[in-house]
Amino acid sequence: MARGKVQLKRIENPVHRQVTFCKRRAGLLKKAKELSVLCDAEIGLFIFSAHGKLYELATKGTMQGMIERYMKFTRGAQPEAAPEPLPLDAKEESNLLKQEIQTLQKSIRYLFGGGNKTSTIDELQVLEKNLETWIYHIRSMKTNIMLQEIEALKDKEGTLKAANKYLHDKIVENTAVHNFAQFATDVPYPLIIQDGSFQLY
Amino acid sequence: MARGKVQLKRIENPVHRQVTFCKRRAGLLKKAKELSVLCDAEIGLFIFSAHGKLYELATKGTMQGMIERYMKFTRGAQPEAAPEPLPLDAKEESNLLKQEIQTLQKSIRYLFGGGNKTSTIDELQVLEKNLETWIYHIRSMKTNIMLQEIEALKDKEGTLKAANKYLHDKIVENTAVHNFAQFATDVPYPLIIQDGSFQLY
DNA sequence: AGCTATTAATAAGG
DNA sequence: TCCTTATTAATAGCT
Repeated sequence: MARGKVQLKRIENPVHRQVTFCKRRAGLLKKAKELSVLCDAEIGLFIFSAHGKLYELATKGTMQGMIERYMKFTRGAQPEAAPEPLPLDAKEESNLLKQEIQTLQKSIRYLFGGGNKTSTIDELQVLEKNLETWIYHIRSMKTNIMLQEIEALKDKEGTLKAANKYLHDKIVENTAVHNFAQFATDVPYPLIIQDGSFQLY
Repeated sequence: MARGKVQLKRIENPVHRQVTFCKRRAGLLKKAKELSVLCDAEIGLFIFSAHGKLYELATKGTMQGMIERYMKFTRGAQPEAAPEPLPLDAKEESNLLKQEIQTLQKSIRYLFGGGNKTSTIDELQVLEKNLETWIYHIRSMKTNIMLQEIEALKDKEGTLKAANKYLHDKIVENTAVHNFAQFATDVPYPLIIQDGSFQLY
């Protein structure tokens, strides 16, 4: 908007970019305030500069409060069609966790809203118990996944062992013909893998 | 910016206000996008209209993600000189928990939305760690509250002991005069409470 | 929702 | 970073 049109792409000159950032940031914040006042809207705006500095504006209360309102709003309207790809086990667990989260949020909201000392301690007791339940679920989920991976690895191991045996036999066979016994027996690592078991912890 | 200057105050005419809201909202979102592109900034912007409708823009990832970044940032720079006894402590803890819940929800959303086995196990690891952190917070919160209650009870104990001693003396005094020694000595419970100490666990 | 006359924002330069 | 100025961009008031 002045002395030359501007392209809608990143300004490469760092000085130029910084100057423009200052100016436009001020402009944006001003516009946001104006919109809020003129039209009776509530606006939350935060800007992270390329170097990580934060600039913010909340036209009503604190940014915290505005974010809470935003969260509440978006939380209310989340039907979300569930995609199938995930194994059912994990999906089931996820649903359980979602449900538990709702419980936690409810508790938190209660805590936040107030409540006397007695009920606060009760709430904490419930929270603690719920968290322990979640950890239990997560751990069993983790264990299941690990067990599955172990099974898969064992399968792989079997396949590799068979392949190795085949290769080994092949070498012995060739050795018999070409007299290269040294090659097959002097390698420092056994070509046939010994049976082993996985230890989880 | 056109056919007449505008006053920086709420537009009273509802139609006019609504039209201006539409126009300026579009302008603000455009400006935000431009700033983000031109100057390599990351912007989160949400607008609640007077009637509660939400308009938003996140120039990188989701608004959820941007809010999390904002939270992390503001969490880092919070000196907060308020060692108030209970209310603030609980509030602070609640905020922390809320934040953590957002992290959890994000993880859950991820889990729910899909992801291969490997990243799922990583997510679970993070969840487990977070849950343990929460339990830690909750336990320390609980302990603090219990300690406070114990202090309060000890105070109360002192007061009661003093009162009891006063009453006991009074009775002994009356007994000397009216010869009611039996009344004062035959009650099955000691009127003067012995010193005791509270054991937490 | 379009159309302009105007005002506001701002790019370039000091 | 702040000022000035030439230009462009946004938009108020209408239709």
